[in-house]
Amino acid sequence: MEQQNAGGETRAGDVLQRMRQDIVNCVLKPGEKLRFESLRERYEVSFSTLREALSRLAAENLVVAEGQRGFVVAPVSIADLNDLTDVRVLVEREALAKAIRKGDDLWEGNILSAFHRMERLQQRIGREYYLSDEWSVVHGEFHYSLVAACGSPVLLEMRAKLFERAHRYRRMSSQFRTKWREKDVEHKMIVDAVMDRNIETALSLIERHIRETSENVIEHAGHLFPELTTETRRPTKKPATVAAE
Amino acid sequence: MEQQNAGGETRAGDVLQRMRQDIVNCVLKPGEKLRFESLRERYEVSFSTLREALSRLAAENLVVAEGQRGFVVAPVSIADLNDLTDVRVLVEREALAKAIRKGDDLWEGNILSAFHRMERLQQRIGREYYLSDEWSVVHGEFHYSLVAACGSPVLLEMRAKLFERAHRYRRMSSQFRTKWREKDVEHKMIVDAVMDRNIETALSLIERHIRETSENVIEHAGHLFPELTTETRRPTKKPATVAAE
DNA sequence: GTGCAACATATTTTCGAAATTATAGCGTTT
DNA sequence: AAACGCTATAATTTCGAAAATATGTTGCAC
Repeated sequence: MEQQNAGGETRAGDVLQRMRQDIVNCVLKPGEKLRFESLRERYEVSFSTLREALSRLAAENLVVAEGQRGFVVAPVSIADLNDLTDVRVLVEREALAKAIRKGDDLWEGNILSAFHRMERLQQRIGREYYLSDEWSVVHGEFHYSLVAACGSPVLLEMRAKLFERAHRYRRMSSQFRTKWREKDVEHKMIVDAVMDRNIETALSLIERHIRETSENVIEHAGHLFPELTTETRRPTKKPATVAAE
Repeated sequence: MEQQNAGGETRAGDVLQRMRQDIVNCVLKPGEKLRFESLRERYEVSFSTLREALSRLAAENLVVAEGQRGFVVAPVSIADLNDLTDVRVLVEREALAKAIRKGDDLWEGNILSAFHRMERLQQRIGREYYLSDEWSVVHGEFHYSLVAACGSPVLLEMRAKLFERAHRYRRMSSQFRTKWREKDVEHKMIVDAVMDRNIETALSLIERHIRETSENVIEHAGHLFPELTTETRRPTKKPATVAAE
């Protein structure tokens, strides 16, 4: 074999990451059928390796596995976004509260560092900074830095998965949105509240931040969602007589 | 191929389920190395299929994938159990509150049905009913029925995964425990509070139920946990100089 | 024309061999 | 002895062909 994976990662893990990026960035579009032949070409791996990556993505709810009929990029819907938003509020609030209680000096420093990098990036790229991949990274790191000290690995991991799923929605709307400066001042306010260790204020701010972002997505990209479209999926053999389980 | 999977499931999905059961029931013990050759023999599938199942279990935190050194059953620890318990309280409370607000008659009926089956099973098996596999199923269905009407698929799915992880701990201690009648009256009290739509009481009861179960696990099985044992894992090449990510 | 069976094609899923990587054993040197 | 390099062995990871399944098409009866 000529080229092998660079880091200590496994090849399937590599593909997993690349595919995750492609999904949350909507290169692979919601609802799109994922045919093995084209994926094999795109990522240059074999069937089994692809299958492994797809399985893990299915466990993360970024793709759905349909019986023996292959895989599909997880569809989007307003209902799903609203649900996701509510759960995210629950989890982020809890994580942030714990972090403020337990965070130390290093935690504070990392927040300021991430915030600084976020501001610098805006200045450097200007105007449409939020369309760049670099922005996604540094913005994600900022929000992570806020809750990093919460001391709960289980909570942090759930949060990370929810954040990724929500990022896909943000990305869908980013090309249509205009009023981004507001988000910037919100970020600043959150940092201030956190530094003051003002839990009540910080939680309210982060909740509003999440909910308003979600509302913005619906406002600007809601028209892309296949909400009321008549059932497009082929009916399954058995009419889904699933009991309460 | 002679025998194929029974239902509409895929073969890898089959193995996934069987393996999940074996892990939460501690047939595959915490920390145990999962060698492909023996697994292949046990589950009668090929390497790639196994790999797919293992990958999904890794995404569920029931096994951990170690670079290119294979898979290991996720280890247990008191810290992990406590963490898990806290997050479970957060999630179950939220789900139960929503269910009580939104639940309809069918939901109430399903709760009574599940509770009834749970009681009958005790009467039928008697004494050490809680050691049977059937108990695990009906007990799980009861707790699910309480929150089934919460209306949030995202929350329900998170809850399901946390429940499974916690079940592994319960199972570890079940052989040592004695005072089970207390749990039975707790279940009854929860049902009553839920039927009265008394949110405050129901949330307090479910929280206490979860926390006390967790404490019982630590009391009776804590001695099995490799908490203070000196690092048994072989040191990785790089001394893990991971930054804040 | 509609429904339906039988065949042909396309796609997914599984398998075990082959390549890659880690681990253990052994001799040599300091 | 401990540390290092080397080889041999054992394990995992990847691959693409082959089996199983789903999908599409044609022909025939009604």
